[in-house]
Amino acid sequence: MRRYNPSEIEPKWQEIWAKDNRYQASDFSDQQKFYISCMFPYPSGAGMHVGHVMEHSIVDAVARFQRAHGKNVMNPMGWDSFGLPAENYAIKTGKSPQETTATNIANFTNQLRRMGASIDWSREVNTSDPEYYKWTQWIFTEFYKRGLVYQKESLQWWCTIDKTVLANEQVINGKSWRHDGPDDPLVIKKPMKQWFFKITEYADALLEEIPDLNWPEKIKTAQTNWIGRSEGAEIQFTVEGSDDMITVFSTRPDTLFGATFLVLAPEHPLARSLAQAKTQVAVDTYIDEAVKKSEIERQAGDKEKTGVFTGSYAINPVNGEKVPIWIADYVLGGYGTGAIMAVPAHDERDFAFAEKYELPIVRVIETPENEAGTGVYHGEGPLVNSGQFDGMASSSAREKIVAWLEQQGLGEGKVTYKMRDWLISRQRYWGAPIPIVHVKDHGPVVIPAHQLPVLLPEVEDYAPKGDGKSVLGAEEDWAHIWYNMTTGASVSFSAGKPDGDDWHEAHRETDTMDGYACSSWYLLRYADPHNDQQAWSPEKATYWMPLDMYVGGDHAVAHLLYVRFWNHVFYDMGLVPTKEPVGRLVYHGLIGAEDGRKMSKSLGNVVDPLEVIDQGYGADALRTFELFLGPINENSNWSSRGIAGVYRFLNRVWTLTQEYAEAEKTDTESAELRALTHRTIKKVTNDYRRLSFNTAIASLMEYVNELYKLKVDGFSSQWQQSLEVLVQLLAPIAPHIGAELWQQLGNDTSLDTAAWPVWDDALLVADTMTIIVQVNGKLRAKLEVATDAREDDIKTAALAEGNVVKFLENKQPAKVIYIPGRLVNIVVK
RNA sequence: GCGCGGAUGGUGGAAUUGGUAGACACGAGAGACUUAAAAUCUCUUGACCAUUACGGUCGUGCGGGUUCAAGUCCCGCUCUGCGCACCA
Repeated sequence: MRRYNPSEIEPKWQEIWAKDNRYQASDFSDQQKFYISCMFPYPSGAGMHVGHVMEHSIVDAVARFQRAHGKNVMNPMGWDSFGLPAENYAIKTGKSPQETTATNIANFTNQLRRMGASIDWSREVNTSDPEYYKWTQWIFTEFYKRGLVYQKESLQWWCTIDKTVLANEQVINGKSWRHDGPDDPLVIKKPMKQWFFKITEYADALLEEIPDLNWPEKIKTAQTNWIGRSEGAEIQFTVEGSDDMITVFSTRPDTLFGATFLVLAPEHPLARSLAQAKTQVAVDTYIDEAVKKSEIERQAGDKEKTGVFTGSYAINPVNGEKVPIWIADYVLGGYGTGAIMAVPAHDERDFAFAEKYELPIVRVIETPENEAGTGVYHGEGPLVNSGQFDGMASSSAREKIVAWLEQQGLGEGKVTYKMRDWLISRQRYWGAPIPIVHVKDHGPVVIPAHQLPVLLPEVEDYAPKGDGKSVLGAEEDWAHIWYNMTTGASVSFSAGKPDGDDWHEAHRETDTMDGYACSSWYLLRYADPHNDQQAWSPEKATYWMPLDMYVGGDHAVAHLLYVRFWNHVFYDMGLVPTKEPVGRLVYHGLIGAEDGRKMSKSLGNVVDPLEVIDQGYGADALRTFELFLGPINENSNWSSRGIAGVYRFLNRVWTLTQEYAEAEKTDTESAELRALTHRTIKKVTNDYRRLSFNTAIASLMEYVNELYKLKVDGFSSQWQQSLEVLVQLLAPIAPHIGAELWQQLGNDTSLDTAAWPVWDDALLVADTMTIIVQVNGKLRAKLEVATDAREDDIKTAALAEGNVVKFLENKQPAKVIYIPGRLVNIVVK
């Protein structure tokens, strides 16, 4: 008898699958399409650990399950390869990101192949490949033409030692990641010109589609909160003794009479100029300090509010009251108008501020008795101290006061969003260059499509030069050019001005695009990965999109909002069939290390999947184990012991099949085995459908345990089908042993083309059924009755059971409840 | 603080619509095979009381409730994971 040896059969089948390009999806096939993808990985130097394997196990199980149902399955793979780690590694070692990325991709590819993943490798995409980022740049130019890209001054983290811009993730506790010692200075905010995508223009459109998405509620709520739509009003306050106006945003214009002071964010344009001679120094100091502080510092800690009085006053438009204007960093510069009217009686934050600085508090909404004494009431109620609006319910006063303001030209109804526009400029080398040239005397010009890609030049030194630009700024030959305004052509400045009037001196944009830009459209590129005329053909996108299943465990908001945003724009451009790119989103939990902590290189608790495979367990056991750990949407921990259990199970499957092959078969029928087989098909198929892999595996284990018991009766003619079913049901999770045993059972054609087994409900019904007998809801006996037994007979039998009689204690049952096929409950009082 | 989950044996977990709580597995214990070990196979394994039983009592984070029947539904808590976090 051959022994189960994964290290022999797994490479064999992996080679067969690779050789005949078995898992290539065909465009426009008549079969129903099924497009599934994981969130493509960043190919890090560390490779995949066993935590990542779960995601691919899910995707592959679903892909194989759908293929067995006759679907035209596309299961592609790609690399989100632009990013900071490769660049940091280059700064440290001098090895080019191009080189390390290629090495890492080769490593990931090998890991996936050795897992037996049924990937269509012909569709592989790589965001740092010019053939790919050419189209990322093209999309930028299209967005630019549609007015969805703009440039604005924005504050950036700036390291005063290295004289360079820092990304958010490089700022640690307010200091540069390279200078975070106790004596090192804090990073500062420096205003720089940055490029933005106008995602706020799609805020409502994105919000509108959320309820209809077949996504986890958790993610839907997170996105809704992130977009953070709030309805309110902008209200104008005149500054006393000046022409300046301060516009505030409030969701509670009904509390306008209670606005006893104004607060401006330190970043507000009028903040400094409102200071009077006496307050100028204090105001300037406060603003300087506030701007210097990191967001973390401003938000963390005890949240003790600080602020400074400007010395100026504004006029409350509704009652003409003079209210002081303050500056405080609890008001955010980037939200609303960067200024608020403070209503301390009805807002906790304003209340805390008013208490600290002894500012007046005026109650304008009647507080219900049960809320009295708590200080701040932010609920609804009738208005008081509000002139002509007294007595009116706050909700209707809201509309009335806005109408009055609009009539007076002092304000208007307004919707605001928490979501800001998407800042995409990165002062980094390893990203897609922004396809813009800054032409002398003309300003920024977008490069025409036929001149793309703007190639990322190879450089010698990856360390930033301290000019606030990426290292591309130092590439004089690349950045400083003569640019032809008609054709979009360019030549290096040092080559001298070409003939003709259209040539202008220009500098290339040296910032690169946020990596999230590159990952916002790769799902479309999979549909048409080798197109050199278009980013993708709309026909192919129409066939494949939307994605049927998107599997990931990260990026609740950022990436998942950006793909939606881009796809909405593509829809408006007529390039995709639906507004939403992702039909069903499957969000899985993460696998931690055996010690319960996060698996990470620095903690030294990373488990390499190849190591597990090479220990002799094989890829099938690894995959099976990870799916057996628990429900996929919950977190779990790796267990080096647990894998032995599923290996034992696969071994039992193998051994059983070998024994069958070598044994004498009998001609007898076996209704019992047939019923068991059909029950298992139904259970496992339904479990696959609801992605309940752990219970599917448990059912298969149960099935095998039963088969072991039944084999002592010899191998009847039913066994061939029962074993084929076992192999087929197991194959999506453990494809190598599946393919091997399928062949050994005498099948000449591939398991990949075999139809999924179908159960027959008529064969599920056994001759007898077990009826639970309860007395007052407690289990007292079990009855084995014929399936077609009559209700009355079952009740009579139940009442006659010895144990039941004992518990009835000679009393008459008040009620006998029968739940068909399940139980009898006898109620006694 | 707000939002969304979760809490079931020594452990991971099962119970899909309110209907046998603990499937399946890990670990542990016992036995078979073996010179021995590993591997494999078989049995036991929620706690407690009994062992005369296909026996009883308790038991799904805590306190109440609805129901013939609650892990599941309702009300009020505790703990915990995650996301957002001064968004006016």
